[in-house]
Amino acid sequence: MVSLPAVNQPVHRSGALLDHLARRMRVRSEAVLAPLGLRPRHLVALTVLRSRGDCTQQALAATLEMDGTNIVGLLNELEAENLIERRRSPEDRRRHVVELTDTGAKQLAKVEFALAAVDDEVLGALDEGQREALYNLLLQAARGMETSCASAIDAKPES
Amino acid sequence: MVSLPAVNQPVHRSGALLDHLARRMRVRSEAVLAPLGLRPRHLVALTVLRSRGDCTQQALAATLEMDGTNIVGLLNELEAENLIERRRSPEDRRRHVVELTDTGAKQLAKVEFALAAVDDEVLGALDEGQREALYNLLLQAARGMETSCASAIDAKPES
DNA sequence: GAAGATGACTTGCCTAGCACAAATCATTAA
DNA sequence: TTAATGATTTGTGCTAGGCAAGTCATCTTC
Repeated sequence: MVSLPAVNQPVHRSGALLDHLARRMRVRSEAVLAPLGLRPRHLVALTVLRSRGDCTQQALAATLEMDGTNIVGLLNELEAENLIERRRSPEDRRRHVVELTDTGAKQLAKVEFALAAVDDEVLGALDEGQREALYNLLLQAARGMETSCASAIDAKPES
Repeated sequence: MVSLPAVNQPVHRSGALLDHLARRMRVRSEAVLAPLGLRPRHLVALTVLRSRGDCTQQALAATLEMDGTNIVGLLNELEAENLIERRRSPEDRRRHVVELTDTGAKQLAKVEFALAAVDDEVLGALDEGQREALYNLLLQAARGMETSCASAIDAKPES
C-alpha cells in the first residue's frame, strides 16, 4: 500500500505553473535585456552553458531541446557578441565545443544583477529563503537532465 | 553590514531556469495534450482559473499577461469544449465572469494525472518531497500576483 | 435622455521562435 | 574509396501572440 499513497489526493503538476511564471518573467525580462542586445533565448543558452560548462553543440541542442539549425543561429549571435566561443574538438574535428567566454560570464552576471526588479515583481510573494530554495530546485532539476543526455551524446570514444 | 549580505556572492535568478524547464515540459506535454484536444496554453489558463477561482476576463488577461484579444480566442476554444463558462457579471453586464466548469475541473485533473511521465522525465532529479516543494513555491508565487492585480481590476465598485 | 467611456468581440496584419527539409563542406569511419 | 557524421546555410511553413480598427452592448456622466 506504500506504492499508492496519493490516489485520493489531487495530483500536483508543476508544468503549467512553470509555464505561467516563466512567461511573466520572460515578458518583463525582455525590456531589461533589449538594451544589452540580448533576448530571453540568449539568457537561457548562457545560463545552461554556465551550469554545465563547455559542451558539444549537439549536446547543447539536446539540452535546450531545440533544433540543431536554430542552435547555429543562436550561437552565431552569441559569438558575434563575444559571449561564447566555438572551438574544434581535438578528438573529432567535425565537432564544435561551445564555451562561455570571460566576457560572457561577466555579462551574464551583470544581466542577472539587472534582473533584480523582475524577480521582485514576479516572485514577490516569496521571501529570500524561498527564492533561493526555488532556484536550487530548478538548478537541480536542470542539471539532472544535462548529465543524462550529455553523457549519451558527448561520450562516444569507445565504439 | 546585515543589509548587504550577498554582495560578493553570485546572484541567483530563477528566470532563465524557469524558462528552460518550462520549455522542456511544454514540448513533452504537447504530445500528451494533443489527443485530448488541448494545447499548453489551455492548460495554463485552466490551471490559473482553478487557482484563483472565477474572475473577470480582464483580470484573467492581466494574470496571463496576454493581450485581451487573444484571451477571447483562447476562451472561445475552452468554452467550445465546455471546460469554462462565461457569465455576465451582475454588477456590470458588460463584463464576463469566467469560471471553470465541472467538466473543466475533471478534465484538468485527468490531464494532470496523464502528465506523470512528463514530470518524471523533466523533474527526474527531484524526489517526491522536492517536487511537492517546487509545486508549492510556484503556486505561492503565482497566487501572490493574482491577488495584487485582481484586486486592482476586479474591485471598482467605489469610484 | 444624450454623449462619451468601457468590456467583449471580430478581423486583419505583422513579427518572433522554431521545426523541418535540402544542400554544402569538412572530417571521420568502414 | 565510400559512406556516415557535425556544422552550416537557405528556404518554407506553422503557431503564439501583439497591435490596430471597428462593432455592439452597457455603464456613467452631464
